[in-house]
Amino acid sequence: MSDPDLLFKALADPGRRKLMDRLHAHDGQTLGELCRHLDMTRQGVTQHLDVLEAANLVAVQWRGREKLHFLNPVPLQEIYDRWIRKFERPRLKALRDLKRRLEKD
Amino acid sequence: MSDPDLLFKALADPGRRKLMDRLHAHDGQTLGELCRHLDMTRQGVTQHLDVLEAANLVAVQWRGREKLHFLNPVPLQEIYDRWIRKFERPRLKALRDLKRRLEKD
DNA sequence: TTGACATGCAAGTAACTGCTTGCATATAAT
DNA sequence: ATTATATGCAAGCAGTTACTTGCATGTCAA
Repeated sequence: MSDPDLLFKALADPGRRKLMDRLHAHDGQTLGELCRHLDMTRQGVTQHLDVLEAANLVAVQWRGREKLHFLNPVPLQEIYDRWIRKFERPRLKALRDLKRRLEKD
Repeated sequence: MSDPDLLFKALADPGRRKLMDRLHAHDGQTLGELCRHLDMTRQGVTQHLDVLEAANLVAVQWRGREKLHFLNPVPLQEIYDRWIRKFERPRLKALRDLKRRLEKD
């Protein structure tokens, strides 16, 4: 199971989300390929990719001198299952709580 | 539509996520109630709640001198719909991409 | 009206983040 | 072998963040 803090932190940056979008559009790109389309230094991209990798959102595979990057969607699913979904259902309960609260007046 | 950056940034902090958990357990708590169970200064909690409110994850209602806090699960659903779900499906496509890439050798 | 209570506002600080620059290493191509 | 390419590593720096402390404001209750 991935560390939820690493995960949320990784998703918190728009540059990293864009990076994931580009990998989603075309998985398995090298660092250079990814840099070519982003308005950022290579080192900047590297650092973002490191964060994504630490969060287990991106997996890496070396081919010669090239580093291929692959998306791993599993942690996103985990976020949904363990975090987002539970905030979906209780709308009815929330309304009950609200009603109870307001009736205190 | 909520600003996705505010949203992800708001979720990036474990203290804020805990705060949302407590509101999920019991919606409509006052600032004081929330502070009582968190290991943080009142001002710290206030600032976190401000971030959550800016992200539209928490709504506020005043009752006299008390400030009631209510969870708004809608932005979470938006994150799922617009961001997480699209990374679910393409596992097959990702595998095809991977296969194609590796066959370059 | 006075005192207690719930919260707001503002400034200061330490840690973290994102980004850049410069140099180093390893693989491929000629 | 030499040169070009793909990437790594490390230090520095500005902006942001989370947190604290001190004081101010507004509401309720006796």
